[in-house]
Amino acid sequence: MYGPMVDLDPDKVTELAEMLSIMGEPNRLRIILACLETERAVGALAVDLELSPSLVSHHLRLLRAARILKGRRAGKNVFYTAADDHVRSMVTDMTDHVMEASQSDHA
Amino acid sequence: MYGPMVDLDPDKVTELAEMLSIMGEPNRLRIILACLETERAVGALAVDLELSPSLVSHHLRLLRAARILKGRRAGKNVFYTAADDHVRSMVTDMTDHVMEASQSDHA
DNA sequence: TAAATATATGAACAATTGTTCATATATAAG
DNA sequence: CTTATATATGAACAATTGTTCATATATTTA
Repeated sequence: MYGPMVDLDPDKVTELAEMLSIMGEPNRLRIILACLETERAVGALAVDLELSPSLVSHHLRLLRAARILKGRRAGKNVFYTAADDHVRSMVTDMTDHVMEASQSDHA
Repeated sequence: MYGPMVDLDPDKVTELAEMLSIMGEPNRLRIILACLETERAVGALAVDLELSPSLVSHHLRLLRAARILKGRRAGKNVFYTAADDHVRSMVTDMTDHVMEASQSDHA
């Protein structure tokens, strides 16, 4: 048995939905995972994920706005990483869950 | 410091992205939360969430396909709830995170 | 200052997706 | 068997969203 009931206030539901839908886009999720534990420059992300720098930048703008990632400029580069440890642990929890799920996959 | 690196295999990334984008639609998230801990019939969900039964049913089909919710027919009704405890704990973790986030909101 | 590199932005386009409406199926009751 | 209620489904439409391309801004180096 888990908690007695899930009664999250409407604003929080909206907030969570926004965060999930932003994280739910495959390229964005790959960007998040790529710079979750280490800082990554825009260009490096583009090369590694085989996406155009423009597309990466557009996605990064959303991720920044949602306070999922943060950017730090160093010369001509801007390095991105998780906005805070809270985001890091939330994403880590999710990846843990998908890995667990595949273990006990009785399908 | 969290884990040393996030290197989730591509299939798992796709799987996680799908799950997140399905959960990220506001009405679907409300449906999930409404029947996470307790079974709810389609009609009851429609009334409570102020959505048409048809729309609820369409969303439920996706949630079923993604193995997030499962349905059980009892007479004319079909009762939905979380597909398993794994889903329940994953969603609970997420709601916990948004609640924590608002506490330490230094914005 | 001019050229080169890295990133960001806006508009246009393409693709996906949420919603509605009409209709179909399932179960129960008259 | 017919009617009523609950849920599901398919097609059409509307809205949102991901991507591309051209261009702008920022920073460094010649």
